[in-house]
Amino acid sequence: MPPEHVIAALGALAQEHRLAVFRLLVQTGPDGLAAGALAEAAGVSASSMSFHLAQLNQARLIAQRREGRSIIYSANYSAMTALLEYLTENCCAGAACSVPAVATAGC
Amino acid sequence: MPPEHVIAALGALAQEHRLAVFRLLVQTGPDGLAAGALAEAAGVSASSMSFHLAQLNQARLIAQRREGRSIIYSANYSAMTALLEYLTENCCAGAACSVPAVATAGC
DNA sequence: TGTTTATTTCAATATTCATTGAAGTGTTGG
DNA sequence: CCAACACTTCAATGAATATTGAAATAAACA
Repeated sequence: MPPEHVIAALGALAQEHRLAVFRLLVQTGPDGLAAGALAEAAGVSASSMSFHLAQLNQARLIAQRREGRSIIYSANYSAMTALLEYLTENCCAGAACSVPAVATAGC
Repeated sequence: MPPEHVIAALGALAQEHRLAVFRLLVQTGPDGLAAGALAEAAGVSASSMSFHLAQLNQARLIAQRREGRSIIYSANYSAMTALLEYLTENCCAGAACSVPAVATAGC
């Protein structure tokens, strides 16, 4: 994962509503949730949520698909895994952090 | 680690120069590096680096100490560990990610 | 076909972020 | 004490972010 992708992903997650939405999508699984449901869950307007989903999508942290008149968003697990790998390998080489155990665990 | 701390840490790392500086501090170890050395390494002005170091410091990702007329910055490994723990536990619960292995590894 | 529903896009606005250069705060050595 | 050195703080500026409400798309249903 090149640094500019890492920065985009970190920036996408560094916002209250986007972090909440991403967490929700991760625990929801591959089925995902519609934009409207996410807006309601986060307590923001549809328009505002659309902006945040576009940010997450641009960072490749989520995927979207149309289903009827809804647009369903789901977490991109491999992007998150790649992000965590980068952080453990490049930003966590200290004594307090056992990098190999994490790197080999696949996350 | 409460969500607002997570957001602060993610935001602090979501910038080219700050990510580079943090990586450098992590691989440098507890001895740390002076603000001037970091500014030169990143290729930014002292003033600009001071701003970025303040951001990282506010997010508790780095610590500072005065040594003579220099101010030495070093990585805060436990904060980074806590951040990675939060992300693996809350944002990486998918099939592609073996959370328990990571969580128990201490990172 | 026309209307409702779901969502995005757009324009305007306010806020936050990053950089620059100048001025200020400590610290050391002459 | 005073000059230099290492940094930070401040003010000004431009760029990126976030929110709002209105208008545009797109699909479904009567």
